[in-house]
Amino acid sequence: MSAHAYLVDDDEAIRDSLGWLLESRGVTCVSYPSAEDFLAAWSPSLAGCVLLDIRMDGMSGPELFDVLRERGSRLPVIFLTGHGDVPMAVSALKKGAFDFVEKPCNDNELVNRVIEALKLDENQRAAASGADSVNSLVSRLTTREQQVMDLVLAGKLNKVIADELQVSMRTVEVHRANLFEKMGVRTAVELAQLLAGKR
Amino acid sequence: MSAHAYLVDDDEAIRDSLGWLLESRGVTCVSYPSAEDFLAAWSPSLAGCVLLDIRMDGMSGPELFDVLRERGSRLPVIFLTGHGDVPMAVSALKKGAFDFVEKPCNDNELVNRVIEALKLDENQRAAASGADSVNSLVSRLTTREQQVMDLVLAGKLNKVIADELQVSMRTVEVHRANLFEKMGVRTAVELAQLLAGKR
DNA sequence: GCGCATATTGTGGAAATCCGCAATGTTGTG
DNA sequence: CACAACATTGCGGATTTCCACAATATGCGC
Repeated sequence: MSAHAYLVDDDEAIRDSLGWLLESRGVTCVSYPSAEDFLAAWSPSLAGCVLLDIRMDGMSGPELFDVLRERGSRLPVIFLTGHGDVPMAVSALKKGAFDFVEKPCNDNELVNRVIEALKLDENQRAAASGADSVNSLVSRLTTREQQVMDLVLAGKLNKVIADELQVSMRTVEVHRANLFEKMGVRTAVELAQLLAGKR
Repeated sequence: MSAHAYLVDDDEAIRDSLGWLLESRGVTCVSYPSAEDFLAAWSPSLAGCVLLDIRMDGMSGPELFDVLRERGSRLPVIFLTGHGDVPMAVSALKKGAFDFVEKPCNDNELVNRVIEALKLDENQRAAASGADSVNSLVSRLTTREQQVMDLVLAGKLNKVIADELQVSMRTVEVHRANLFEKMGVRTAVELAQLLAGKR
């Protein structure tokens, strides 16, 4: 399951030439003749980047892009167009497209963009896996443990937490110890560091 | 020192009409006939956003934009152009321009963009001032206190910190209490929260 | 030298946390 | 119903933190 460049274009000649270009530079490619075909093959775990033609039969490039974003994909998308107009480029980039290039374009430039996009995706996935692992840890906590954790993270003493939750201090201590164990930390500070930014 | 929209365009007619449009919607404006004039008036504390013409005598819009970014400004910039081309728009947006619109354009749209840009700038400044205030707090700590703080944030016990710094536990306790005082927190967790993200 | 900030250490007690051992009640599933 | 998971509480002791009171030493500016 390595990263590939996904070519989505209804023009077979372009798919072939772009595919050959990228492959020759060491970028593995998978081609799709339509947005629908790519969408059918897509899954959240697909890694890499997308080279997406603007105008296609059926679903257009921008439409596919919107669908991918709606489905939570952060796959870098490079739009390709032979008849670009400024508002479309602006719209695409403001929505988070990685790049927007006009055909024909400089081969070297394009390959460089693709490589940058692949690198971005890799970094994003690394960051996301960090957040995910934290979330999965948190999700393994019981309701009570999460409540206690929130109060611990608010810097409150066990005594105060016990009072707010209307339980004994001992109970809080137990939950606290259990959640520390589950979160794999030894102190409240480590917990705060672990959750810094996420959640 | 409130936020304004700064109009930079060498066409007086456009400065006037845009200025009137924005003022009529409650956005105060200041106009400059050239990039050089704006740059002369610019300071890091200037708040608001910039409406910047692409093609001007002397320094061009993109050139001014680059200079501002080099000087550390994060002022949102909306590019205005009567003869836009796609690569220029792509380049501007990828460099961090807020928007790129072609003249003539829909008045409502433009005003909305300006208002969004002003809001973005305000948010950015609020976030930055937060980071600054934290940094200024940290800078008031003595060397030793910062060392202790680092180790505290690493979740280490006073005993361990004392060992690593080759001093007595009591000394660590003193530094710890002093730095908590200076940072305005009561617990290590609050300290971690305060510094989450920054530094 | 004097004053001030900083760094250092000690004593001792109050407060809080950490933890093993033990037990009870509730809830949901097979 | 038996079993497992969760929530709850108490006891007692070890460890740690918090803090007031007190003292010594170093370096820097006036």
